[in-house]
Amino acid sequence: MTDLTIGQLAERAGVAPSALRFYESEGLIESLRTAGNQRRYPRATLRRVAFIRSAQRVGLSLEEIHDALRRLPAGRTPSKADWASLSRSWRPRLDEQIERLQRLRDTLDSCIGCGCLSLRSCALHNPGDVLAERGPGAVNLEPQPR
Amino acid sequence: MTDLTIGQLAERAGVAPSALRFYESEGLIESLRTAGNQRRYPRATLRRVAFIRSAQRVGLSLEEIHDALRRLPAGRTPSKADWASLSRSWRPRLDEQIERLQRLRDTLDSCIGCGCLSLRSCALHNPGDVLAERGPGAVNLEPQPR
DNA sequence: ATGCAAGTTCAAGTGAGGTTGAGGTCAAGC
DNA sequence: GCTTGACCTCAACCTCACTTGAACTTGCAT
Repeated sequence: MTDLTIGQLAERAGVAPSALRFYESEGLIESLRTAGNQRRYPRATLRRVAFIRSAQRVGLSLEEIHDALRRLPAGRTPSKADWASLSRSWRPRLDEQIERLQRLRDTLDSCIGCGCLSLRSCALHNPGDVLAERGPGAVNLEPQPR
Repeated sequence: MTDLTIGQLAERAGVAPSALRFYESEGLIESLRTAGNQRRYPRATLRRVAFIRSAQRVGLSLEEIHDALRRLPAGRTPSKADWASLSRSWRPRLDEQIERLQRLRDTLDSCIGCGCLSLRSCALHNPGDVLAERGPGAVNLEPQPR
């Protein structure tokens, strides 16, 4: 009775029940079953789902999230060591994403002063004049690994 | 001759030509046409596309990006004032996204010490014990406006 | 014991963000 | 002037992340 039904988990996690079934089908979460085949979730799943949603909303794919979550134990409640492992492995990825955002914000900010996003060169944005707009070569704010 | 063909823009921006056509169909970018109906892009478009890609990769939708870009002039090269306007209007959104990421990262970090993502309460994560896991109420890291 | 909201599976549908292919045109080099 | 690669449109298709609907079952409340 400490366990949650799919409806309860859905409401408290702020996602639709169908999404939870989908996450389960994708191996992101697991459920216990009652005698009558209904899903029951230990409370730890609430954290897990919150984690999934947070990660999603900052641009990480379910696949990436799935890979990270594989570091948490399937059956038992995660231990300190489990979370430490997850945190360690994700830190660079999260830092990278934060840096991208800051770069985007700061580029925008610094360009207010010089209009460099529309001009040919900008000392702030393009210190070495390597990407002068007339020459060949890239103007990417960053490489595009898509 | 200062203008780029779709292939050139695609290469320098690191996106497929089909993506550029798609962006145009969605009103994110514009093109001039040659007598023979081929697209030609002023250099400023390179910046615009770089901007679109950067924003996308940190979890912003094309619709959000589209709304932001409406602040930039369609025809002429954006002025300082144009970028300032865009930057001003986007700053809160970008800051919000940065904060989400930091919250995710820091939650992970701080939970290494106490295992709070699996335990019943955690002073760091849940200062007021408002969301004690047994009670009713949400455990969301943040509200879910999806 | 019965009603009914909440649960089940499985297949199909949706919307975002593109890619692919067919069938045809354009333009730069030989 | 002809070839060849880059370009055009349009329709169909694709992946990701779900949602919806049909047909059926569970389980709490009276």
